[in-house]
Amino acid sequence: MLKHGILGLLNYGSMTGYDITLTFKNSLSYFWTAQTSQIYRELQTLKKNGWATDETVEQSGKPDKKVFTITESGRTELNRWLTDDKTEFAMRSPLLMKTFFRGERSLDENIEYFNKLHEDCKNFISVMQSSPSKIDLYSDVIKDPMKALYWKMTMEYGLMYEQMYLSWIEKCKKELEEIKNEYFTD
Amino acid sequence: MLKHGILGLLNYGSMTGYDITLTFKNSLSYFWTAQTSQIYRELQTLKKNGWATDETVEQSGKPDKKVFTITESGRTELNRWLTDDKTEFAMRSPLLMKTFFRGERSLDENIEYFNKLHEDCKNFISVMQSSPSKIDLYSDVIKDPMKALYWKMTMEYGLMYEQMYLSWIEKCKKELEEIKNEYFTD
DNA sequence: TGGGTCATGTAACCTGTTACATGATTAG
DNA sequence: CTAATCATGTAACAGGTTACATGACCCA
Repeated sequence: MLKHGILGLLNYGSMTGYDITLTFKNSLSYFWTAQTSQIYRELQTLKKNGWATDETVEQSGKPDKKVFTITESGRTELNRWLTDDKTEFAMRSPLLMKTFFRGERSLDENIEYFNKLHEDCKNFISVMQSSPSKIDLYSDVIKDPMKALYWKMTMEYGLMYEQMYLSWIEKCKKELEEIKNEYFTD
Repeated sequence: MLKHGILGLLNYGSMTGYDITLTFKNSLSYFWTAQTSQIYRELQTLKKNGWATDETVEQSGKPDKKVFTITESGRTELNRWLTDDKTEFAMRSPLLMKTFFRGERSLDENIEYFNKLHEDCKNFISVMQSSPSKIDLYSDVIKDPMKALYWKMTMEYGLMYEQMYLSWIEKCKKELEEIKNEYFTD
């Protein structure tokens, strides 16, 4: 999956591992994370598979850089992946896992738990929205407005997801608070 | 993470690897997946860490089974994990990754892509909702209504997530269809 | 007699995380 | 002079996926 993400970015233009790391943070990070170590490793795999080539470029006043370029075979692979129509809805949420087992802890502690989630979620949203149009930063990379459209769609997803998450947290919080009040008024 | 999920299930009562596999599918699968191979491997790790013990039980007409039981040290670990308050919102979505790069393909192909997603998503939802009260199946396992509450919360999350996903797909579909119509009426 | 359920895993591989390691330039 | 940015990675480990393997019972 990460392989294809990197391949997709290289398809917009040749990049170094460092460029990819930054671009990743500004675009794909809405729905995927990757450490630099992983990006450099995957770049080696792309090279080994013949999906990309690299070229060392000397720079004055900066360390040398290794620029990766997608090959024809890499483009073929990117399109093979895009048209392969298996739909994967499965997800993994560490937070939900914890919530599932919250019954082990006290009601008060769990109200506190959701309060903290609420705070953290609002922070997460404001960080995500702080740079309102990162797409514009890459307008030179993505010239085709039709390509930017799909980027915007994934950002839209991110927004909807965060809103949903926040209202779920609020709902849970309210539910626990009502239970607490019932105990006191009985 | 999976370790702690298994530990949480064992905390409801002693189980075999097979029991855990089934219970997993009926409960944690809303937000986590695991292969049997992984479950058996993690059980060995729990044992190695002293978080669970196992006992072989003979059965008539069925193969022997290995029943795992949580230890005191396992309960301590479960609670350590539950009260450890790092919040992890990061997610990974293979589907979003593909959507991001859809600009490579034609408009018509992408309308088809979202049509298929729409179908698949509706199917996924109906499968998820087909067994409306799996919790009842486990009422003997989870006697405490306060514990079932958190289970219900994660199910509620699943529902909200799926609804959100569906409306995102519909929104994207509509957007592409409008673009297509504009091209034809120009 | 053939498929489903019960019940256990191993081996190889791929992917992700954490920690470490280096070193130059530039802006405050 | 010190922190940030540019730029590259390696090593070890943890976690997840895929494929394979076995075997008995039960029901149609």
